[in-house]
Amino acid sequence: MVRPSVDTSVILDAAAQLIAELGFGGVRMDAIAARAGVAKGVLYLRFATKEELLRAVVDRELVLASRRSIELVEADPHGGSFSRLFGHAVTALHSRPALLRLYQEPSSPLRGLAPDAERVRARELLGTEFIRALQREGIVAADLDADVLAANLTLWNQALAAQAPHVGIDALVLGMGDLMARAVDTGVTDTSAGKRAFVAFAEALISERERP
Amino acid sequence: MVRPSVDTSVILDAAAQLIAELGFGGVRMDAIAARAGVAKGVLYLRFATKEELLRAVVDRELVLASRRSIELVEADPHGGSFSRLFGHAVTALHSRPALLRLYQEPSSPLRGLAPDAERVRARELLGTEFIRALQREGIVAADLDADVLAANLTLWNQALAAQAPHVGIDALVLGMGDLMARAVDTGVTDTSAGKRAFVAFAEALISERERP
DNA sequence: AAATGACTATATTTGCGATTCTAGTCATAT
DNA sequence: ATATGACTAGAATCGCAAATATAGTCATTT
Repeated sequence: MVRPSVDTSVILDAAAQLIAELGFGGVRMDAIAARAGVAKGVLYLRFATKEELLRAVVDRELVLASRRSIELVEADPHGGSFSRLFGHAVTALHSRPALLRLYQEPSSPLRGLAPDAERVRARELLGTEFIRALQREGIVAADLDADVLAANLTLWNQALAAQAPHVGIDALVLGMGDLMARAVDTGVTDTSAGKRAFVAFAEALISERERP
Repeated sequence: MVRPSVDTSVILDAAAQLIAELGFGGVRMDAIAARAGVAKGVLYLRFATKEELLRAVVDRELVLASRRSIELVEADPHGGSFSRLFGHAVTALHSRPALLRLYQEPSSPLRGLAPDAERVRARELLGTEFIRALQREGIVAADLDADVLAANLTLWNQALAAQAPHVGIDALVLGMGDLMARAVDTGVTDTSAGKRAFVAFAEALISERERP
């Protein structure tokens, strides 16, 4: 038996690059193979279909973004406040350009991958639950409606991811974080509970998406 | 000389209805005439082209929305605070369904009407100026970056107008208004300066768009 | 003068065969 | 056992002519 010499991650790297450049609708299997420096046949030794490959890319990008968000939160002394958690999560998402493409395509042939209304709604419900948890910890102002806050932030996040605004994305994220700091953060000094809740949340997402 | 018996506003009403129902791309001159209960020829006695007619509709809808926003602000005892001004302006915009279509169409044949990047940017600059004015009046927290705040609110507003979210629009507007109340409003009790500034702003827009 | 609606010229859509592209295969090579 | 890349089948796109839809006109009517 000969050990496989082509690492799967080389393929996923190449695919993620091309998705970032061309969008999900524009990636070709030939191009992925060429970018990865392997023959097209290898792709089909690792993945049954194109869709499966792209799904693996999305999963891995989500994992990488989640890991990044954990890093950012852990490194920030006030990382457990809602405004910081929010800002770090958005920043982490934007650190993976391939993921942004999910928001930017008008619902291409690759239907299964784009976040349809249902998935967006599901994610929003997660957001609502997370906000409620932070309210129980005293991290988020208790008198805010978690549903509405989650829906509004989802709306804003989608709009941000979908376009390239003239004002820098970083400035927009910082500005929104500032609003959250004023409107949502409670005054509590110890936000370690928020950090813990967030890390647990992100790790759950990671283990759910990670390949076995 | 016979006085014209067909009032132009009947035509504009019919057109606005149809735009709300079908979008700008879906309106036909025949349909407008039928809905207005007049012959198609009348449309061309009042407007040189279809585009001119649609432009007149947009102008009038903007005027009506502006008038409505003034009403809402005037009727509200705290109407001069930023959070209320913001909420009332958004509510007034959403009271004219034809206007929302401007945000919902993927840039149809009627190019001239859709708010292209340039117009959106121009409107945003107006927003920035208005926020700065409110800051000078002590109505808006002075340490907020007006540029970034305006850009973020424009982003949110576009996203809200572009889709029909499952959470009621009213709830989203109220929720965002609440965030603004916490994050942007200063504590000042007398917000009449804000009211005045807003009304002047809206009236300028009205006289700019109103037919002579 | 004002309004009508049948009419026309033009733009848009449709149908469809020819052409091009690309996901997926597999005989061959390492 | 892995990897290769020429090859194929089917999908997507293109070109274009026929069919349809619609903005705008104008002779006629009120």
